[in-house]
Amino acid sequence: MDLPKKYEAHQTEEHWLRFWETQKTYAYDPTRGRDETFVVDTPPPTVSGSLHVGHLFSYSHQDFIVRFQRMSGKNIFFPIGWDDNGLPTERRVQNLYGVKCEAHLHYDPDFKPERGRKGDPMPLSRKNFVELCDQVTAEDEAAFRRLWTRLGLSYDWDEEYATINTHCRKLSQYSFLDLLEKGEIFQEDRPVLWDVDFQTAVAQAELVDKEVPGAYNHLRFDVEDSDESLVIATTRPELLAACVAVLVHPEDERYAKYVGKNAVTPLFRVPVPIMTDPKADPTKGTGVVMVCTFGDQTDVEWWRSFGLPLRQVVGRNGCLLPITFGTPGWESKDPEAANAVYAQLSGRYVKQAQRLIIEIAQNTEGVIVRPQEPITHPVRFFEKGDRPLEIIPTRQWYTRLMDKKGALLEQGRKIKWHPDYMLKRYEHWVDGLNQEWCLSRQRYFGVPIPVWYRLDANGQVLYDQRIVPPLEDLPIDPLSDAPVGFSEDQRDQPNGFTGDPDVLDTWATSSLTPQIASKWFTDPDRHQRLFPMDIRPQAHDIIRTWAFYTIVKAYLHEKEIPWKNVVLSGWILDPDRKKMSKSQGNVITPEPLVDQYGADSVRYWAARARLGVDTAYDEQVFSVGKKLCTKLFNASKFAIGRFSGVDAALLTPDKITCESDRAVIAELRPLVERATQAFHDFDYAQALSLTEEFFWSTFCDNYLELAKPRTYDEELTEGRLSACAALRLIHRAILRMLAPFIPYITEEVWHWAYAGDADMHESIHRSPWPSLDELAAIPAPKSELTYKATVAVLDAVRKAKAEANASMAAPVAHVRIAAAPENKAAIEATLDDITRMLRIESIELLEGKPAEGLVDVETRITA
RNA sequence: GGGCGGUUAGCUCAGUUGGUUAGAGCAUAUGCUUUACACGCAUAGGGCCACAGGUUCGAGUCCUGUACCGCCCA
Repeated sequence: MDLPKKYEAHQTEEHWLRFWETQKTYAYDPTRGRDETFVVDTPPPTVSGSLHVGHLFSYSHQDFIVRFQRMSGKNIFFPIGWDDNGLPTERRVQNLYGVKCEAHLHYDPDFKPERGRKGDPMPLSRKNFVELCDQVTAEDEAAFRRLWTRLGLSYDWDEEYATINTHCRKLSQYSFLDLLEKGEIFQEDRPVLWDVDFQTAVAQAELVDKEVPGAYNHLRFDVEDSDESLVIATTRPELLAACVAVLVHPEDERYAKYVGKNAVTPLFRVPVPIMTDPKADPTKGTGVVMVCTFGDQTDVEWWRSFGLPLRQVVGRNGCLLPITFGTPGWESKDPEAANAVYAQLSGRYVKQAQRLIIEIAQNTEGVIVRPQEPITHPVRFFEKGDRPLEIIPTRQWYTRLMDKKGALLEQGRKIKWHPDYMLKRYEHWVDGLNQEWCLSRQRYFGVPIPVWYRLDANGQVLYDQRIVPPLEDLPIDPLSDAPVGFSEDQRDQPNGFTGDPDVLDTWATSSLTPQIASKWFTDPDRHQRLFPMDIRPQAHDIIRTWAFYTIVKAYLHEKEIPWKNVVLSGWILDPDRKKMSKSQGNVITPEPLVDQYGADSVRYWAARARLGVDTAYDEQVFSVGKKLCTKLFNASKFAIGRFSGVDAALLTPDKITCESDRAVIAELRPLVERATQAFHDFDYAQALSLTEEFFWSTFCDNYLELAKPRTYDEELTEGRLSACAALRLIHRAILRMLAPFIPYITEEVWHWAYAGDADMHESIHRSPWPSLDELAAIPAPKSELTYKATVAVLDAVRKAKAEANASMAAPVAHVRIAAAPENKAAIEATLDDITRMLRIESIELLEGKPAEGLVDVETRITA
């Protein structure tokens, strides 16, 4: 056999990658039953997000599990998608081309995008913008596909999808209409968390609290019709014009006498009621709090429970709205003065307005009571936003969640979480839910909300008269399609219709990946066969988003769990144990690593991490992976070379007659059992570690050396035949056990010797996982201790050689072994192999009582 | 403030239901060109298992508390 001199990862990888593609090695077989099918719900990566080694890491983990299941005989359903719609893509497109979407503009068919365009963002129609998004995501998806393929992830590419494609839009809209019909979705005009830069509503799952510097400003509020006053400490003085009430704690004696009277806001001179509420914290600031519409979530609660008026001063773009004091709703005791102050704030950004109003207050007698008190406090941000969220009343769509906490907790407990403590994170999140799921986003690149509304005779929108499309028309775009019974020229006309301008939250679609892959209502039979799915592999940071929303949808639609198991990967942290993020500049890009070390080595690195555990990035591990590949290459070349001269038909289990051969196979049995069990527990790291240890230490360092001399027998002796048969059997098993981790080199080696075996498949990746049955025909060694006792002798003699600075090939004049009777018998049976391997010229085996360990060994190197 | 996880060799990590003298890889040192592999082989040094109590014949492992790190939530 003519084998390559050195392992060339890249050539090998390209070759097998094409082989798997043309052979359809990873294709799902829809004709096989559910019980023999293993179904995986992969969270599609966000293609516009920054790609770093953490992605390679967690997506590799899925593949280890899947490859094991495939070799265990399962029909694998392993689809992959791309999550392309949503803000990250919009933002990427805006930055890449220097554009911004303005919905009122008309489509320009001649628009030519220009990458890296400088200057002010160029306004673009919605359609042009979405086209650009489609184009960019198509490019990004191609890059991801290439990387995922190179990594050897064994997806069935025929099942590929993108969350903005027709199929996904159809399903996402169907989901919306189904829940609308079930009464789980409603529309309401109410205060909502709002990002002023992206100008869209956001949901609870998208919030992050950031500690930011701020300051208490102590403002004097007069008490109406008295000489007295109250002092209020506020971090948001720019909302003073939005003040609608003043609250104190009911048991706060300091302020009891004012309750029921009015306070008068400084500068704007607006009378507001002084009331009590237990939520007013007497220890915070001065114990008097001003209620504004709206400073925070508590303001919303107070506003609602006290039926306070709405005084909205912050606009959707984060600038202060124009307001005239002295008009209804904006009564003031001194409208002229109020308007003079407000004129300076109107149209300013919140932050600017804050600085200005403090300045004005400082220059106005009797407003500021004492100097600013700087503090650090948590402020809510949109996770992708740069400015604090505001609360702004707008009309939005919601999914009802608050009445389902109990049911959602129960669903979570029906799923097995790996590691199991991750369930706590889910439960904690569900416990802490405090808002309904805001579904609508005032954005462009997303799945349109499939609803139109009638207009009245004045062209006003009749929100209670909505029109929904028939299911067979999905997907629709209400901004370009007309509802049944209307024609396009009735759009936005009196007595006509208008389309809902919003798109769905990306999670509304991403939460349907099981249903998207199973083709839910478009192919109910297939859905039945695939849903619920077996596993959902994902990283632990998206438990509260992705896992959560997916569980919500499966419950709302079918009262089901989406998957039986959730398998959580940890994170890759930078070497200082900090989270990798683009803004911190500590992100490591994956492609160069695959170039440098090869896909197998990168996968090896990923496979070393335990489930759910965060790991510091350590590039040395790639080299270790590469060394394993090289070692496997060399050992395989050698082992196969030793037995390939003998007709494979002769190398049957019954030929394995030598004690050393049987002893090593006895070691292989527990390895197979333990590695198999580990894989069933999704503990791929353990499976790898056991297999690697067996391969390197037991197989290469000890067994191969021990059996080697017999393979050089010139005649086809019983010993040589036994060694060859055992080598083939053991090597063929180990190779398969390493295949899930390092699929390229194992496939390469497989084709040197085993691809044609009748009991195997042409591809190692569809060949059966090793089992004890495979080893059943080989009798046990005479003693359970044979292997250990033999190695104890090897170690002792090697140590003696090392201490004598002698080569391992150096002959040994004399070895005298003393061992207890059972060990003596065991060693007796392998003594010939020991003698030949270590080049011992004379050897003595006695019965004795070793001082420690299994044997006493005296070694004399020279005569 | 609450919840979850972590703290084991210089570094990155294993450590099964409590059970001999706590392991691996990398790094370090010494030696070895051995009819697969120097990306190798052999040998060696290196640990108060964060800290303090407790349970037990026996604790890295179980319990309580403390400190520090990380994540999530308020």
